[in-house]
Amino acid sequence: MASPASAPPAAALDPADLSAVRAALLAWFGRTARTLPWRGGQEGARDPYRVWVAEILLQQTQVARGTVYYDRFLTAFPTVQDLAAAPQEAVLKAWEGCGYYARARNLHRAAQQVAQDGFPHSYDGWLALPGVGPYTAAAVSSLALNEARAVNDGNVRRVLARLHAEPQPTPAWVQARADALLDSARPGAWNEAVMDLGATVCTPAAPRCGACPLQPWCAAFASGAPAAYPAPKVRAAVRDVPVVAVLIGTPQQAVLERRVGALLGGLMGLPAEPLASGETPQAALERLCARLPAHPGAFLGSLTHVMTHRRVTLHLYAAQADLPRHLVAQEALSRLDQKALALAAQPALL
DNA sequence: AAGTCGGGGGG
DNA sequence: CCCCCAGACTT
Repeated sequence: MASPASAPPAAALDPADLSAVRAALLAWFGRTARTLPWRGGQEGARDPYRVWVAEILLQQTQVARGTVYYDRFLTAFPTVQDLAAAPQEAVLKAWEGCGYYARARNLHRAAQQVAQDGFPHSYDGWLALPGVGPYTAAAVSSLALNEARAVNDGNVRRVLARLHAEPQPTPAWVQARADALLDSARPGAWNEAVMDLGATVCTPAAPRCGACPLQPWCAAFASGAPAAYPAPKVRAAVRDVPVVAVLIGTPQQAVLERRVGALLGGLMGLPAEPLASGETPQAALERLCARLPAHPGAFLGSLTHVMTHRRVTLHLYAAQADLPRHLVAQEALSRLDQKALALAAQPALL
């Protein structure tokens, strides 16, 4: 007798399985594909600018949040020429609040390159642009150029780790499996299908295996504990970082400094200094005011802000100085500085 | 290979 | 509280 309807899943995917998996996932995608603002145009021939901006914006950013910033960014810069011609402050203002601001700085630089030389016409050409890595180059070249490149992102990693019940999928392992499974006739649709599956069905916690088109081939489902794959990553501990900052002026019109370096680089913010080891906030305030220079004033309040790898405790003071003020609403600020300004704007209860 | 870089969603 | 998210770059 042939295998029963509830046939046990194969331990590994043979060529026949690969073909069946492709057909099952693409059929599912044909029924359930999400409607997203960068998914206009013909399959495999999408607008490269719109796809590119979306892929940068969606790096380490969930789609539901990314769409908000996407609409704002595309309204500000409808074409790559508009983006290339803009000053960096305008680009960061359009990116304000979205995080990982190096993405915006690199996208801006790359746009100036593309405005000169035209859009790349291959995976390798895209990969050469600042801010474009293997994932983004594969996504844009498959979606806009119909090039057979398999994306490797968090969704793909999780879907493939479960399909093969691999608890420790290395990047190379994931890429090899993704390359083997890619439907090279429809690379754009295939890549979007895997990512849609990972985002809506094969979710990190509580996957909806009952709705999954790949369930018959999924070794993690067969194991009875699909959410155990892949094993959680070890993460760096969160450090506590105490900081003092000063408000000179008003929350609407204040002295601001441009941040330099990797952390919030290019954004504006209240003048601030980290506390040295064992230093009191008052001592750090004196150092900060000596640097500006300014006269220290009253304590306004404290707040905390978490940034993945650090937990910032900011102590805010008033200060007085004859220094140029900025219209705060016109500048690009981090969430941390927005919180500090909101604290200063509150009446002095609490 | 390991660190660093924001901010928010969802269990 | 925890983990994760349409990753890329630096060291």
